[in-house]
Amino acid sequence: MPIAQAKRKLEGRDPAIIRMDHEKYEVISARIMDALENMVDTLEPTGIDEAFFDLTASTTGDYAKARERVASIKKAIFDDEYLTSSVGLGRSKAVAKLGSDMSKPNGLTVVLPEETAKFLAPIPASKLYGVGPKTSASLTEMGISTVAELTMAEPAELERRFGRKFGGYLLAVATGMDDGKVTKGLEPTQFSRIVTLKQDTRDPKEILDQLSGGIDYVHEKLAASSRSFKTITAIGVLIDLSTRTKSRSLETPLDDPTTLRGSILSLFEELGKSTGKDFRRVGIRVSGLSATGTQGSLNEFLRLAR
DNA sequence: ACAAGCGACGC
DNA sequence: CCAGCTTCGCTTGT
Repeated sequence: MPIAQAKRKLEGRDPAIIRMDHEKYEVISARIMDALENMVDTLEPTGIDEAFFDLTASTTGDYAKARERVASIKKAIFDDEYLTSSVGLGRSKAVAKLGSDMSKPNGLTVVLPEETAKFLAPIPASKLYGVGPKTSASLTEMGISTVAELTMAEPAELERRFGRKFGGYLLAVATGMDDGKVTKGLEPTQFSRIVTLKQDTRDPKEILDQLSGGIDYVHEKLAASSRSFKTITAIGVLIDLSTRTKSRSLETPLDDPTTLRGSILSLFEELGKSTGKDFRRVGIRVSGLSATGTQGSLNEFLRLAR
């Protein structure tokens, strides 16, 4: 069972990533995302102007068909919104991503499955999806700079340095065998706002004052999406840019701004004490979001039931 | 299973 | 390029 499924994944999927060359304009982006949803099998937005999508089923894994489909998608976006897009088509998310990077602006790069190894070999490992500055530095220490070199690394050493999961991912992604599926986009799970203080401080009153607009913003986001939060977090960024947080979970989700202000004030009192240093930037985050409507009627029900 | 805290990555 | 925002994973503790 795992084998059959893995094989299907390995041979069958053509995720592609699309990137619009003109950013901004959330509204336009949302409109395009909506349109895209009807043109692909699965759409996974990964940012305001990017999304992975899968065409495996509707093209029966045929890359020629997939290329035509992508071309028509690019044309639709251009016709509707006068925006160009850059797309990579390949056998894994990471390959598709690299292809789209390479194709911009307004391009389409197709990496056939049998070309994958040759395509990946000379690329710097630092360009791989999921490999950032920290991982790059570690790889450099190991004498690894290209993807080809990464494929030849000792699996045991990768696992030792990066852990079983991420080490395994690195090896997989280097061979184009990363098998992360394209999944449907999810609802947001948190909202946050961070501001830079006029002067470094740990004084809760001063922080609340300067963060006030941020609290309003978060509350507006909650209201706009009819959501309540279960957890509220005070975020403090120190001068060295390290982050300290203090969070509190409620028994019942709330969305009321007064609670928000009161909680954030006491959280910053605690955070300032435990940290013992001034903050350069401060923020608020709400998470554990749930639909306010549903929760409200549940509360109503419980109240009436009594 | 959930809560809390931290860090890395990507956009 | 940076700042700000989001998501995810790891770790520890209950």
